[in-house]
Amino acid sequence: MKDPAIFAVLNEIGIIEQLARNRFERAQPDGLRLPHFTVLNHLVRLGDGRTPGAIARAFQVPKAAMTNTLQRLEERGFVRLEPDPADGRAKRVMLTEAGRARREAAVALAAADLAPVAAGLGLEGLLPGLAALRVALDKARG
Amino acid sequence: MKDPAIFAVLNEIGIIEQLARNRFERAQPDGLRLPHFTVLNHLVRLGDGRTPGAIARAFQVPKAAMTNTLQRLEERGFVRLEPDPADGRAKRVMLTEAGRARREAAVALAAADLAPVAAGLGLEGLLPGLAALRVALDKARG
DNA sequence: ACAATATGGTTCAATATCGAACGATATGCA
DNA sequence: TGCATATCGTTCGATATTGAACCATATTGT
Repeated sequence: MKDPAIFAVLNEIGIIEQLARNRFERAQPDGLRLPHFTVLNHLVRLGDGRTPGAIARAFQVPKAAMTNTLQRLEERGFVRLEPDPADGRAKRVMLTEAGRARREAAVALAAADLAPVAAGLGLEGLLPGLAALRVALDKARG
Repeated sequence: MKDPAIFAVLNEIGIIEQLARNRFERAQPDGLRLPHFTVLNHLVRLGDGRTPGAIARAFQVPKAAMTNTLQRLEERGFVRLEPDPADGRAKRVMLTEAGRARREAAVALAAADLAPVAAGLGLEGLLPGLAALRVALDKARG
């Protein structure tokens, strides 16, 4: 009685995510956590000025968790929270120069740590399939 | 300035893991969490009678977290913790029939939920590459 | 205009997770 | 044997994460 392919794939992905998260966090000198980095990364890649709620939805994470993460990022000076001029309820998350620099540093540290491990595995070949799965899962959440 | 391939791959994997975890946990009727399931799955696939520490190391998770997870599984009657006859410090984690049944049910529920999403994506093709990455990461942890 | 409802973000209590310290038992070595 | 050290699992305090309740502001419908 064999489990379906999706199961085997997600099992591997779960293990890889766990190992990669540990490796990433250990590679950071100042206790920067993966959630913090992912938010910085998101802002760098897709642009800042987004609302906390929009970021929370993008990562499928509760609003309360994003409130916490953004407070930590603000304490560290990596983002600023400004009031939304158009909507009195909302805020806008602005990336600071320090935040952008910290994201680049994190990428460099993680890449230096992971590059030897990933060398010669032909990972580019995985990207289309992974992207297709990600899109399918993303589309399926109602 | 492009990030290396390993980065893009791990980014996709992180998103997929997040979406899949949410989907998995929402599909379970009794609040069974992914950590609980992964332990049950581990015991079913590799055999029970292991020590808590060995399981914690296998998942690269602190011992304290495993203590908690195993206590929850024991409360639910899915595992039993027996003293190790050969080592007075150690315990052995035994899978109960209810635990084995719950694992099968979880697989069935998750598969039913995920199969439509994953249909026609050719996921089998991803398995060798993912396994290679998992092995490389696993080997690289000191 | 105004009441009903929806939305954005925070606060709150409960639970999970983490690293460190701890008591108990094993092992290594003089 | 006896003492130092290592290992096993738990407990502890600090932090993260969650869903629910909450306040403030927007939007909708009449």
